[in-house]
Amino acid sequence: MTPRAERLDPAAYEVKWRERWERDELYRARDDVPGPFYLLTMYPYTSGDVHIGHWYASTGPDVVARMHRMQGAHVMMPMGFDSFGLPAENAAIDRGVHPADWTKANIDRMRAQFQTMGASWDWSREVIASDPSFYRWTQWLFLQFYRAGLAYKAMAPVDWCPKDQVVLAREQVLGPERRCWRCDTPVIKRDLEQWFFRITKYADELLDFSQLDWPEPILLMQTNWIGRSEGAEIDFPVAPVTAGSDAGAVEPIRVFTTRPDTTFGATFMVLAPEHPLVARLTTDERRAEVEAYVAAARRQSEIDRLAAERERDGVFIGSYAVNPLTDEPVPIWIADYVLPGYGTGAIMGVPAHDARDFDFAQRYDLPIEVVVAPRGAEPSSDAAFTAHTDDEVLVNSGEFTGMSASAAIGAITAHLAERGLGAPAVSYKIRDWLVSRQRYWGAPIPIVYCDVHGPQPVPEAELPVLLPRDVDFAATGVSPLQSHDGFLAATCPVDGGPARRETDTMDTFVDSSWYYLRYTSPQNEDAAWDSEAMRHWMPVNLYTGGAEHAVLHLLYSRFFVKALRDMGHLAFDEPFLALRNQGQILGADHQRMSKSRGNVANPDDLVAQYGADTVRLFLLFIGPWDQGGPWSATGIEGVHRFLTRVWNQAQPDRGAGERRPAPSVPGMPPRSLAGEIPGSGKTAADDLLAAIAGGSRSLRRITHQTIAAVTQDYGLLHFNTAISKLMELSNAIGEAMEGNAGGEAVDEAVDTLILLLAPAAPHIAEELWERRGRPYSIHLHAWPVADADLAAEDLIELPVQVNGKLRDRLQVAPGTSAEEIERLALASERVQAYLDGHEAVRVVQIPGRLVNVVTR
RNA sequence: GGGCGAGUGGCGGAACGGCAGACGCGCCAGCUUUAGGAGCUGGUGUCGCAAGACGUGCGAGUUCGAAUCUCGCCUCGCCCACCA
Repeated sequence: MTPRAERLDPAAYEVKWRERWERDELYRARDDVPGPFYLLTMYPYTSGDVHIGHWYASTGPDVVARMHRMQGAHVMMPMGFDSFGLPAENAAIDRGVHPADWTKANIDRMRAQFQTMGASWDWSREVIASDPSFYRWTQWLFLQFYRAGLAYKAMAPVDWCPKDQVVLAREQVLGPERRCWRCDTPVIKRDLEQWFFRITKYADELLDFSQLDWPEPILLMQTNWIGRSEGAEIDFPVAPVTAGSDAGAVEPIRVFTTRPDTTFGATFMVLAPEHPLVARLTTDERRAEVEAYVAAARRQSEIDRLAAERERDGVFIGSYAVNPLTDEPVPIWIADYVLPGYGTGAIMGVPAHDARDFDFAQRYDLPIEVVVAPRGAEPSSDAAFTAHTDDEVLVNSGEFTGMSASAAIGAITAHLAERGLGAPAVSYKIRDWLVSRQRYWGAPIPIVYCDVHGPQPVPEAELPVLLPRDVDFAATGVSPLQSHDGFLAATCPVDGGPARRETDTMDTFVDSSWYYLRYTSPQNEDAAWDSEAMRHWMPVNLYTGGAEHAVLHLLYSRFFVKALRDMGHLAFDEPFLALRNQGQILGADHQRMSKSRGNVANPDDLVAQYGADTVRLFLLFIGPWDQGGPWSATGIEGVHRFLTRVWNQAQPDRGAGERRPAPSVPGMPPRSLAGEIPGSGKTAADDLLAAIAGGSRSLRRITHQTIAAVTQDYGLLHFNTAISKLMELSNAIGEAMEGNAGGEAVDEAVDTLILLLAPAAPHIAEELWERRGRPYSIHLHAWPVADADLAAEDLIELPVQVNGKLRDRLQVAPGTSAEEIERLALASERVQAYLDGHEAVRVVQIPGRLVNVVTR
């Protein structure tokens, strides 16, 4: 028996290599090396445990980073922790652990777990959001925004989670039932003074994606989120006839509409219940009912205002306005389907051409006036009719009758503008970003309140405003900062007198809006970043993460960069040039992985059993990386077998010629080759001889085809197909070795296989590279380049179809003429049999791909 | 309700106008092993002894040719959800 090769034992080398790489600073990104490539993965929240989803999200980008590095780029792949936020505080309340301690323990555990992946992170650039060395600069950024007029304080009705006792951002309230994004509790409304960032100022520029290579769905979501609508604002004068109200003294009511062409059809108006004019326009006899409705709307908004499918209801307030085009009086209603925060908080009701207005008019018997109709058709008021293309024309619209609806939009707006009753207007769904949180575990907002001078920014030299450590957490969740005398006591920067410190902290999305900037110079103590390093690395070349951040983190980060650019702090427009989303790994139950569901898959056991490389490779192999799917370790044996096979094939004594033992007794064909392969008419020995004869050439061809395919697949993040091609190369190597053929070609193939495998399975590649006597480190070795001549096939197999069905195959040399191929195809016995006497009327040829003989 | 995406063997998936099911899991048979495991070889869409026929959610269409393009329907997933 030949001595068995040393068994694959990842435990024997994985840790060794990771320590060596770390010691040699192999992945350290330097600011002075040309060819920078900034590859960023969304920094993880400090939940406490690294689960399989973290591995999935990290392994793919690491493959790309490693390939780029071998291709000559100087790659920076930094890592850090999103460590502020609610769970740390909840842990403090529930278990009496200080958030800082909880967070630090989690980071230490997670960092150690992350390091078992063997990913090429530059840990020397680690950024931790809750570390004063970081949040000092978060506070500094707040002050820049404040000075630029982009941070302001305003009274606002805010969404309040009664369970977590926190104000929620608009995008943290989910679904029609308006539930808290963290705890699923229905939220209520409360009026509070809040800090905002003026993201709306950048609404238009944020709609410009021209510099971005991002997934289309993400761009669509951001576009919808910003929600730009073009239309007009139109003033409806309040009718003086209105009795019992002080309507005579009231300014016109301004509405926003995207359909100014339908103004002739406005037969009523609706104000949001919160509209400031409601109280003044309500007549005495309607007052009781109106006030009841307003109160109900307010109360309902405190319960589940939008929970169920609701009838669209409202109340007439007694006053009338005047349609500026028809001069007809129109009744003014209030209804909660009109939102106070969008447009002007008031609409003109055009029931013939808006489904909501139609419902409302039906319910309250309001007149329905059709003013747009398909060209040549009878006007109909059966249902709301809402199109406005060139095919619709205005009817019953005075001088505009007969004009196309699309043209009338501009014409009517202009007509109203001339008379001072309207103007073109743009409206957006996006609201300013509410950044203040009434919580402890966040970056304190660096503002103090002086009785004499009002709110004042903390001088930059006094940053950071540190979170006090000695705090008591109440189960109610009220921020302990509000009762901490030492924290509250401050000095007015203007007169040096006593002041009270702001107790709100910042939304953690503020941290994540700039952490990637800090990675460029994370240890800088004099500034948020070094401008040289910033110029060198930014913008990020490739950003990867989950699609769930489509409109939160990604939009805020873009806003930050544009705002800081306009302040002169940055010299580029976009933070992330290319974005790719990995799919989500779900629990085995097809649900999102969460501790409470108990379906979190822990990779540590798999790593202990198979080694990190196998786990990495398996995650890359299970399917398209952008797709994700439910977790199952079924099949991990397959990639482990593959690595075992590579391990055995790559042992130095398995190489060329005499260095490897013959498969059996020398001079004798192996016994098992003597028999005939059933049904083939050939013996196994025939196949073997053929393999030996053509073996080295075809193995070289496969090797170079694999280089080309894997390079392309890695670049496209198609890791699953890349791995399958590596498996095919290994299978081909196995056959060549079985045939004892072509030592040099085998050596080339094995070296190539290891090089191509290195990004995906870095430890085993390094180990085998060393065992084969190649110089350390494989991860600094040049990436193989495919030789197109060697990769080219010298015989092409052409499928031959008859009427689209496969009937035969031709073997032809490249360059065989179409005439010759047609002759060969028609001469085929099988083709003739299927022609069945019919004549071939046509022969379709796709060069190099296929021949189709058509008989009808 | 609106938008986006996806439906392919027992399973994960490949092919994305041109040989459907690459690669792997699982399963079956054989070899090897004291045994277990591992390893190796072959097979494995469905029906059929075979020749062959049929097969990519359902139904139409375009095309010499459709898993792929178009239209309608069904199912699932994600996002948005009274935004005038």
